[in-house]
Amino acid sequence: MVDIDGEPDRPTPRKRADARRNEATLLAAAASAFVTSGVDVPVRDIATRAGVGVGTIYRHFPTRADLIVAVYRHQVEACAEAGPTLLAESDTPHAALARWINLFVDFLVTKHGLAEALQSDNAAFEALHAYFLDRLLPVCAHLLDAAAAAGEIRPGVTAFELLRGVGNLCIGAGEPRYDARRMVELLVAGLRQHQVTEPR
Amino acid sequence: MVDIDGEPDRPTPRKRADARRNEATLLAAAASAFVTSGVDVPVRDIATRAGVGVGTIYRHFPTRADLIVAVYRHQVEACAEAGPTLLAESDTPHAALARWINLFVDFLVTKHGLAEALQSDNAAFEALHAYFLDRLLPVCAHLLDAAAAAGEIRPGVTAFELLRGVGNLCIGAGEPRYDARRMVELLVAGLRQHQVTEPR
DNA sequence: TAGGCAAGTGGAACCAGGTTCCGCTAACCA
DNA sequence: TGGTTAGCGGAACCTGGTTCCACTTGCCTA
Repeated sequence: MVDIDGEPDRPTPRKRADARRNEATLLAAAASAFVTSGVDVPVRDIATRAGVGVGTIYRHFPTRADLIVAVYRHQVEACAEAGPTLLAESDTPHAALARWINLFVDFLVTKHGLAEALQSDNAAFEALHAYFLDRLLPVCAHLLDAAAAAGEIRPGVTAFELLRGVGNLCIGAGEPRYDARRMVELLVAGLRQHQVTEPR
Repeated sequence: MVDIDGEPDRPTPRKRADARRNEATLLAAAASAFVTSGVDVPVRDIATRAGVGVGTIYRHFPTRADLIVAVYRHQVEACAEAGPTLLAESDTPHAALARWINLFVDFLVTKHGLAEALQSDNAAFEALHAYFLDRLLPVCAHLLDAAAAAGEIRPGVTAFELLRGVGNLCIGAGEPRYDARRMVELLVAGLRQHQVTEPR
């Protein structure tokens, strides 16, 4: 494996001090802007909040997706890491899957506009989509495989499909008449094999 | 019931001939543009196709939603009218509901970008959302009530929620790895009561 | 400690798409 | 046939994303 950026090592720590400071400021500004105005908040607003020019944002985060990923990386990682843990702790793989999906849903519904952005076909969000898939797809696939192996779920549903479906259902959470969690619950229930055909 | 626009009656047919012609041209141009470029196609493109100025579009269809509604009105009406028919023809209310939802899904997945527009929180699509709800919510509610009365589905799911959930799941149909129909199937399956608690 | 220089910055300028506005055109009526 | 005015076209404006480059400043070396 090749290191991407050189670790905190001898040969010059790379970025200038002010640049590092700005990056941190920007992350904080973006995070707070996302909370109040959603992930679609205009770039200029974030720049203003951070007290920098728009050029500075683009230098650090060439696309909006990069900024979103940077802001939410920790939480995505935590979700990814929870997968194996849940599988070990839960009574059945299907239960683990259901609990894991709950984590995912919690994450999405609390980030105003994130679910929308994730499914948007806008090219600006390409990298966001890719990152989520990269990180969460294997986890989801693992849980799904385990449940399938246990004969608990109907076959033929892919991890991609499930993630995407769940993501889709989270769009519009916030609307009072729409309970995204309940819809996801229905989806996960539908995933379950109705009658066990052959315990073998 | 009050007529919306005055039928083809005596007292002045209202609009000028060229205006009526333009409206028809615009509808045709928009329909074809929607097919090739999705419902998000730039207003200017539609105007060019129709050979009119953008002002003319706004005169006839003040918001994009008005245009979309006008283009798809027939199909939405057909879907709405199919509800009662299906209920009468199907073996069980749940079967009718499933078939009706299939119609709805067929409609959405064949209209590139429509599902996205429907769920968008963009104010421009307010009227679109409202129209769909207006027309389809009562139909869905009727089917849902019938299924609930037959004890076939789990209680507590509202028609609004179901419509919205199904609409959401249709976002991104077109993506080869995502089968919206299958996801909706799962959702509808999850809606089904697993074991009938009390036949009563 | 000063000087040089490239990394980094700010924000004006540009682009795209939606929306408004108004002078002109041409249907329709008397 | 001429007057009135609905309706038209499209330039202009607005918002928000993106690029670019002259200027600033941190850092390194002499």
